[in-house]
Amino acid sequence: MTERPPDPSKPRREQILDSASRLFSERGYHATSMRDLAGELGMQGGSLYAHISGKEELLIEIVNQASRQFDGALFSLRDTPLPADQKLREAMRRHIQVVADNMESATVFFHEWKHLSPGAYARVTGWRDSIDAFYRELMVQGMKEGVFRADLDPKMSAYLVLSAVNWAYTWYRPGGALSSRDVADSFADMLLSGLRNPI
Amino acid sequence: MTERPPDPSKPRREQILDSASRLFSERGYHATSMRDLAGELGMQGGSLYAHISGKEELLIEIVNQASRQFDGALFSLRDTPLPADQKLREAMRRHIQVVADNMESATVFFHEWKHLSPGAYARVTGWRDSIDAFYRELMVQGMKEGVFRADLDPKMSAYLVLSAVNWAYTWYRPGGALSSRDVADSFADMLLSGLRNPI
DNA sequence: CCTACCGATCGGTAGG
DNA sequence: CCTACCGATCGGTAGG
Repeated sequence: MTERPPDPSKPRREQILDSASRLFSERGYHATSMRDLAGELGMQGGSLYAHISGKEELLIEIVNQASRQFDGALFSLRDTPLPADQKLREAMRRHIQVVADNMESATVFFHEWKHLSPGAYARVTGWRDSIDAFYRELMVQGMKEGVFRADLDPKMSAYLVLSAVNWAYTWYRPGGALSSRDVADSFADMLLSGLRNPI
Repeated sequence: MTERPPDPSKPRREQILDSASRLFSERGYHATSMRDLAGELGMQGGSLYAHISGKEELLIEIVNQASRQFDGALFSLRDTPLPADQKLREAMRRHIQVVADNMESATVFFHEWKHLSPGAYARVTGWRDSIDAFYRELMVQGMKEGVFRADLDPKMSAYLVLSAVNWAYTWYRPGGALSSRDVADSFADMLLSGLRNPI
């Protein structure tokens, strides 16, 4: 699809990971051959193995990088003394920013993690659970504070928020009219206040 | 993952499509070999080609079936004389029901449509645009009626609704405690009224 | 629907 | 980082 030469200021290994993110996100992990990847970098297929141990290492690295980005963005918020509605807005801003700034690895993360071998697979499901837990606890906090409706189901409201922030990887276009913050604030406004006219 | 023998009451071709939906959704299109698929049906790899013309035909068929299900569920609502909030709730019920009743083909639809060849690819993007348009028009209708807030952005509110109903393919478990209608009503309640405590 | 096979391509390695 | 190669597997076909 998009031509994009490797960034010459980066170490070879990072160039490989960048190209792999792009190809895996566009074509999928299994539909990308090591020769395709090498071709992007002006190498022969076998030469890649001077820098990496194998194809799956690339997938693991991309998925782990994405996980760490989400972790880093969200978990520092856990103990921040903000009212739950403001904390939710801030979490959504950060979450969508990670997606928007890493569209390719986010796409790989959401689509290809099932192809990981058992160890890496288990780490991803554990990570997913911890993100779920973060949003559920946030909902519970808000209900206790009286900021959120008392009749909410924390599980369902967390799913709703996660749907909004995660699904962005399918439609958001970096460099377009909307910044990731615009998107997050728009979604947060609608989620907090509702679509229905209160009048 | 899950063992599941073919349904002997169905024609062979439908058995093949059922097994393909399951394997493509679990392992991905490119990671599923025709021999894997044949093995599920107790056949040899080459025998599949007595029933189908090729691997891509299976993907096209699965994706088209999913598209038709969404179309059939939603477009009859277009000219139904319901207030926009009720229409939105009903659209979400139907949309999530299609996802819930077709988890496997919905997963294939969302993950593998990029691997279609140009003709089928273009049909899918066209279909996606028409679903987007459906929800945007619904939002505009509701704003005109005064049922929805006047300051909404139809595009963003349509994305928010689509996020909720589509993302369900990643977490919903048919046969669990929640029916697809429970999910849709819970999401519709939260989206219409908001998470924030109005008191 | 099976057997036997086709050319192409896969991920990865040896040796330089 | 290249050349040359490995065994394995791919989607698909011919002939029965």
